[in-house]
Amino acid sequence: MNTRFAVATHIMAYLAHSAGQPVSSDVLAGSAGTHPVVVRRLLGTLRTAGLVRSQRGAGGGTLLARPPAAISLLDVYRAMQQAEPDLFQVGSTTPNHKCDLGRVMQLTLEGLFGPAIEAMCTALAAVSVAQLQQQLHQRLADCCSQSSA
Amino acid sequence: MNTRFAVATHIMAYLAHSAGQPVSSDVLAGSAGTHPVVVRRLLGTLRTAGLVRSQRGAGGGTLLARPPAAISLLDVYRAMQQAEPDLFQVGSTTPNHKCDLGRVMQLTLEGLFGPAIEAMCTALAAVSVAQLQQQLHQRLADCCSQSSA
DNA sequence: CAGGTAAGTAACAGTTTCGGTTACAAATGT
DNA sequence: ACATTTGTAACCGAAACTGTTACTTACCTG
Repeated sequence: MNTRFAVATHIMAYLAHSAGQPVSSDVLAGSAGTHPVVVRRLLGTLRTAGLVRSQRGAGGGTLLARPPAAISLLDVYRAMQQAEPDLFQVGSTTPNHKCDLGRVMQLTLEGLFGPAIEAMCTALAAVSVAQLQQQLHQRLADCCSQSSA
Repeated sequence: MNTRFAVATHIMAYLAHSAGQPVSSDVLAGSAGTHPVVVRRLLGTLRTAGLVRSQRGAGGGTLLARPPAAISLLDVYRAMQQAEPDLFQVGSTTPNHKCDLGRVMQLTLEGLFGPAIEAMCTALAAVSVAQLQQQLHQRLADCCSQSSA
């Protein structure tokens, strides 16, 4: 879940920016600095999650399936996760004891991380794609004056 | 940071359990279900962080450098991290634009994750190795009656 | 002093994961 | 038809991690 979430968020912000206009994977890849196929892979995941819609053929591309204010970063995060259920694996140690430390360790650590993960999810749920796009726009205006995206 | 933190925590709990008695890497590896050298690697990291002390030679082994109540899981977590500063990398996208979305995206995402990460650290800091060991002991008693560790 | 024990560490193999790339089929507008 | 763009499979190379072997160093004991 390292770069995928970042790139997916990048894509979502871009789609929110060009509201209604379908964007090609080439353009998105150019903006995110990766390969179009990688973008299409991520778009496939986002599409499965119901966050975007795509149109094939000439003049096609991808656009948001819902208004950006109705999509939270948690939605994006979850979409990226469900493709590969890493969430926040504490790590399986596979200890060989029948009932020794190891078996219980897993449960205990999960119990420990649970609240922390929930806090993170809450923070992500509080931000919509629209808000993110607005934040980015504002930061862009701050940092340099000639903006293009 | 997948299995290392789990195994390191396992080790710390074991060391807390056998208070004062040095434990060999063979025993620790047997309990954690891994190879002694792996354990020694982790112990090296923990030792660098000042959490454990080791004694070479016959009758040697490793023991906690501080009372288990004075070691938090955050200490362990940090020790494992500093060996490889992953903490919670949001992912570097390396977008090729001079001042486009990408540059600002990094900062914005970090700003978003910051509070969530802090919440996680707070949760980890609130639990000491002594508490963990006690929790494990209790769970062991619950789950099965014949305990050995 | 000799020998055994155990840590410290380097080096290497096997696996897995991930990102990038190529290639090709399917769909869609002009 | 034809160009464009998605959808998807397949493969490569790099990176990371775990496990393992091997060897050196240190320390205790008889």
